[in-house]
Amino acid sequence: MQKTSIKKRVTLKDVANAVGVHVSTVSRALDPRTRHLITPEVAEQILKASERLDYRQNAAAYSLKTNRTRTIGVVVPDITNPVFPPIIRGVEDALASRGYVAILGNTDGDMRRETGLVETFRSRGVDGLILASVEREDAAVSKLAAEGLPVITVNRRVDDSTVASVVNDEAEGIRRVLTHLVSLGHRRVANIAGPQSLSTGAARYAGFEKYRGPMGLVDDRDLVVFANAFNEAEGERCVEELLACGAEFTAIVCSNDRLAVGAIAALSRHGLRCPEDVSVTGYNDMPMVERMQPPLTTIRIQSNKVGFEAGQLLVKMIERPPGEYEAEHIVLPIELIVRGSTRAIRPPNGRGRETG
Amino acid sequence: MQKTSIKKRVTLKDVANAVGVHVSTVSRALDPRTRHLITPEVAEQILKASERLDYRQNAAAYSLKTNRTRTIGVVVPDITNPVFPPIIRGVEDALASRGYVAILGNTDGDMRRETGLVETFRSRGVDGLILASVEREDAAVSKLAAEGLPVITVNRRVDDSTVASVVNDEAEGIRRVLTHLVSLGHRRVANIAGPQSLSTGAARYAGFEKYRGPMGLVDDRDLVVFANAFNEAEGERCVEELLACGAEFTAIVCSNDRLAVGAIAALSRHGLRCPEDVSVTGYNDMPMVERMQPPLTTIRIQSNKVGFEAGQLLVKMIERPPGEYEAEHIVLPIELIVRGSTRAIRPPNGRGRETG
DNA sequence: TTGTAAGCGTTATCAG
DNA sequence: CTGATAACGCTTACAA
Repeated sequence: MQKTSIKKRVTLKDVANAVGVHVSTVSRALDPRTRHLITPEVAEQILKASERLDYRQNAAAYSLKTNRTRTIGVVVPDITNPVFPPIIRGVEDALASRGYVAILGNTDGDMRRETGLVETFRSRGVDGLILASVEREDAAVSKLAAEGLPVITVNRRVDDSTVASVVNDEAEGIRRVLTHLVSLGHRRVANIAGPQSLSTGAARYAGFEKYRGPMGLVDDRDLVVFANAFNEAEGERCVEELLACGAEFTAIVCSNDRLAVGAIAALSRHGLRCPEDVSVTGYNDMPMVERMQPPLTTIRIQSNKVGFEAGQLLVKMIERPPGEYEAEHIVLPIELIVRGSTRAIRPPNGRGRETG
Repeated sequence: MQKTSIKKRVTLKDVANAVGVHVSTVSRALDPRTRHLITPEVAEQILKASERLDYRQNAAAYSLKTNRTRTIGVVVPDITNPVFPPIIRGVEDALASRGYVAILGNTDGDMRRETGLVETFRSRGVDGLILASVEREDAAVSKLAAEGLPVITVNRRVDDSTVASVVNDEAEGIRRVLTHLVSLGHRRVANIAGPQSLSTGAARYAGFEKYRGPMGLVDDRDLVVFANAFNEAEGERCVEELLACGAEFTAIVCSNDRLAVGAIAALSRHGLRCPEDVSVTGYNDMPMVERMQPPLTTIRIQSNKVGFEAGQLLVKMIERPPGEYEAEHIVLPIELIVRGSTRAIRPPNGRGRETG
């Protein structure tokens, strides 16, 4: 004859009453770290009773008392951008096994919204923060870290190296792309660089500048153009700009896949086929780019792992005795994925090969 | 000379001391719903002080006292599946403006993990739940709803109509697809149906069965094959099966885009081109399918709106005085997007046109 | 080994 | 209109 309709939640007190001990005993028995303080048989009984009564700790009370929420805030520009879900998934997988959960927020690239979200999350007492939305200059974030709140940036980093990060090996990615293109005979390689306010855009562009000389690529100002955002529309615009300058190139290295998608579309509008007339490369290997026409040659990043490592590291930071530790910076290896959007340049039609 | 390093959080008491009133007065002044109880000037002072001291409510204390967390749990099969991010985004947009946040969990289609997540979320005292992971038979979910916890299923629904839902007009989607195909002259139309344990798979299949007769399509058993999951691999397997039976068809209606992607790949392996030899349609219009070769004809669902409506409705349910209300069921309209994967059947090579 | 009691920051009830 | 006070459920010295 028990009421099943409006069930009040079972508390420690209920369990204590059921067993005939004090709440504090129950509390100790239920926490693995303090269980040893209790007589094994009593502990056993308590465990059983709490199971039977379906006791679940009240997270609010726990938080109020301990000042810990086992919740972390995750801020991304836009969860709808295919780059982020795998990262978020990785974070959640790492957190779940440790009893943490993530609350999520989108900034749409607006730094004011980032600030607002961080506020909201702090008000909710998150134990730490994972930020995929940071720009290179981000005083607010440095301050958070300085205040002792565990913070990690993923995919991107801030210039200030006091805030921990998990990122991809951007320079190596660009080096691989260039090596590949060079091996196909390309010498006039253009670059659609990403926003320089983001570490990804800056690092990839830096890689391009660093390697193109040594690899024997033509070093022409006109071959580089900067996108204002990592999206298809900017990819298109940049190709227009490249073409408008009259720059000559046989390949375009794009700072990410979405720019590449836009670039290919724009080329095609101008009657330039990919890869017959110009090879194009992307970066990230986001879902579906292998099904595009042509399938995109790109750099595969370990998105899931980026998130997972960040989640793990963050928990480590949270549970480490407070105080001084060096901010860790994890750099994950990448992989070159060769597909149909790159191919050897057409057989030299008379001008012969380069010097040397 | 203020310490900026280890700042303790400012509480109601701090504000009260600063202004020289009691905490309860501050509490009242800060809550818009009770602000009218206190003298305007005092309220003014309190607002100012709380601003100046950067007071933020302690969410844990609020929750402990009120039994409300302003947090809702969102459960999806896999955030990495492109169908879900827009829905989640919609949910978050609806919640954010109302001061709620979402915590997220992935089940990978495993019902036991769904149960586990719901447990975790309840333990954290979520005010409500949005589930994108439900199967048609889901006793656990019905029970939640019966216990009075606000629950909404999105994209899918459970058979038990006591749990609220926001879904797409599946039958209409299939009807549009079939109308389109018929207008192109197709009569032998196959169907790769989705899992029948999911409302989406079942409703789309039901639509196919309902309309194919009236529309004059050939009504052949062999033209229907069931996928065990909504993914590319199953799409491929189903085409193999279709081909193995020797079924003849000029078009395939797939229960979602991923099945269609797999189907096109498998057809191509058998030397059948899409759309020249067989037209293929998808469902969902997920990102990038317009860039595929061929671009996919599909049904566009209002993913973002599905999430937004669900978020809104859930908050309404949460804030409604507890008790009896009918579970709402919202059905959103869809849109047919015609692209390159469908075309008119080849000019009749002798057999002439159908009767009539 | 277990019980006692204080207190985390709020809101709500009840006086004044 | 405002203040005092209790209570939400839990953890943790401290006492026994």
